Amino acid sequence: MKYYLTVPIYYVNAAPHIGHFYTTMAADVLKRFKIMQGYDVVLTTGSDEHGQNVERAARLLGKTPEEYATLISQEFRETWQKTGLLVDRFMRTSDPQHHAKVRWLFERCRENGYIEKGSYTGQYCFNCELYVNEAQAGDPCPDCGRTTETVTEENYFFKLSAFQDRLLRLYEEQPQFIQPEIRRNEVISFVRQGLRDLSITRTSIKWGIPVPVEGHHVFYVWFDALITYMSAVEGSDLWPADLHLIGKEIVRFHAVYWPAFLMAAGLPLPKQIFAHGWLLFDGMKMSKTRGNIVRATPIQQAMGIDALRYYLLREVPFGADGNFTYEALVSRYNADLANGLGNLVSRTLSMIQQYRQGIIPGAGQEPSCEPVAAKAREVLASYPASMEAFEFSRALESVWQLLATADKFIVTQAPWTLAKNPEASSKLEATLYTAAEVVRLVTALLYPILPHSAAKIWSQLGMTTPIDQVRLGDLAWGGLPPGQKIGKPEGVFPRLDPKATVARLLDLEEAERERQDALVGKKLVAKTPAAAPEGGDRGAGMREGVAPIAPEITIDDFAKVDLRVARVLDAQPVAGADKLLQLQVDLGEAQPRTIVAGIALAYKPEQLVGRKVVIVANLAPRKLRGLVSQGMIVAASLEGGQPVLAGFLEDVPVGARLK
RNA sequence: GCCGGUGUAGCUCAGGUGGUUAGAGCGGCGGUCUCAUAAUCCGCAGGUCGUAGGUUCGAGUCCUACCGCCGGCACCA
Repeated sequence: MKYYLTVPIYYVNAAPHIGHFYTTMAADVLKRFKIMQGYDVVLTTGSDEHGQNVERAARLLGKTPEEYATLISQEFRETWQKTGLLVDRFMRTSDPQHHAKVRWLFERCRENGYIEKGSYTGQYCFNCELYVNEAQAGDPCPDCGRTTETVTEENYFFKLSAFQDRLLRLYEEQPQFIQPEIRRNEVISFVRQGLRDLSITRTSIKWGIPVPVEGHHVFYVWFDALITYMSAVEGSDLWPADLHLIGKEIVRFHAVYWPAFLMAAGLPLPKQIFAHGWLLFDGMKMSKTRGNIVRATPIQQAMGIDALRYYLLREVPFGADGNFTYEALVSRYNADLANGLGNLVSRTLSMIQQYRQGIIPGAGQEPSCEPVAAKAREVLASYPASMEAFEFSRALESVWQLLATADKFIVTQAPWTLAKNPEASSKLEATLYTAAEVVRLVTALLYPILPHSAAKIWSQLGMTTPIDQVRLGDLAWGGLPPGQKIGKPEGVFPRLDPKATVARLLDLEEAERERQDALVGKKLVAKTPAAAPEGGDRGAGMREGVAPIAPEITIDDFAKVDLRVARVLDAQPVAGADKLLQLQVDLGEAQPRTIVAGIALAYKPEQLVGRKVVIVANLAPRKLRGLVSQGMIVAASLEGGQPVLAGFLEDVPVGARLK
């Protein structure tokens, strides 16, 4: 039976980091688990290479988009290989086979009447390659906060609006289609609010897949990217996918757009979409500008990749956001892997070596061993159920309960005492067998999560069948063959010094970051700044994370803007809006003005009263939440759109004009 | 503002359909064995289960309101 699962294709705008690893590793775990259940599993990923950001990043490096994309794409592929993830197919969006598939799907949707040509005039964010329907001229992009540009384009539109009912029915009839539940609820409420048709082509971009017949149109990144899930397995009967494993930030594309595209083309839908949460670093979102991104490979160097796999799946309930810290990583490693699993293996094998010359004894009939067997049977049943439900954390917990049971058992039996008494020989043997059998079962169960360490333990136990050929259905208590000679015991998880290891991890991370920076050119590690629409390469001169300078204007243009010093007389929250404050400001006019500003998240009303601010005094009035705003307050816009009000170091009179 | 989620020991979290003294792991403290990776094992930690009401013989466990945090939507410089 086939099982086809995917992780996203990753955008070549950034080098691989732990976030990419998290998703892909989880898929690798599921793959190995499904294989143990007897499925023929295929796992795909790839690289998302099109779009203006890539075009620009390449130009800055003096490379063609193809060359640049190849470089990063290669980096991803090498990362998966280095970290031992079993990716079967890696599809690049620049692959001709993929191009053909995208055009084919487009044509099918069009033949079925779900695509038509239309024109759009409105705001466009060049950075996100996104149309912002509600925005007005000069408004910022809702995603990145950068200023949108007014554009007019003739584009192809996908009739997403036609699929509202069908999508809702899908979510209704197949509750498992989007998981976890919280994401499902979000998607449903989003679709219930009504769907707008979706522009799926762009004329402002060259680096993309050309639309059939139309030389100057290319496909919108998401129409392009999602289809890799099909093109990656072209020529096989793997479609539809059994699972798309994704991060929660791209739920909408997968749970709304993608099924709609497929419905339009009359194709089968994926069986399930599972969105996991984010990895935070010390409670903060990882971001390139903060410089707090963590990579997987340095951790692999310091403590082995299995340690990271274990930590991520044990510490963070899959689906929820979780926190990553180096301290917790090392602490988990020592407590669970070294003291727990590693030590049980070590003491068990060592006793078999000392007391029975490395030969696994017979199980015998010993009532005191029965509770251990019972616990093992229990875990044998609960573990797969947890894995099926994406509850990795719970699955691991149950295995560790069995480990604890075994440790307790050994102490109770005290084999070292039994060994001194020849009459206790059969009890000793039963004890050793029971311990070894726990090790065997635990190792097999843990193989999907700790593949490399499990393989080592497996061979130390003297098992002859390769561990990747073990099937869950064959696992049962008592399956360890007596008489088997164990291999050489070697520490699988040597204990680590917490402080020294964290320091080492930080050093290795630093080195890896430098290597990646060198690879792509330092400036490009940051999300590439938005381009000025006509002003050429103004983005090129900006430092990391800094938006590019807008197109040139004349002094006359500037003179049109009347900036004034004003004093805030009063500030009130606006009912029904999180971000708005209603301000009364004195510009030196006869009457105070009302200004509605979206700064409520950054400033409390009482912080503002009495403060001098800068106002755009001649901006056309605009209605916001029913209130007329007579002007705009000037603020620096930080990452995430957070505003910081402009002010003066010296005292300035109200009404003064800024020139 | 609407919708969803969440708030339980220092930390990470369990606690279907309400019922004896609220649990686990980690960390911390004390003790123990010696097969083992200064590991294991045993004991201890006395937490108003966010707050305030309510339903009930009885509520982390159901209801209402409020507060905090997270997310989606609306909205936005």
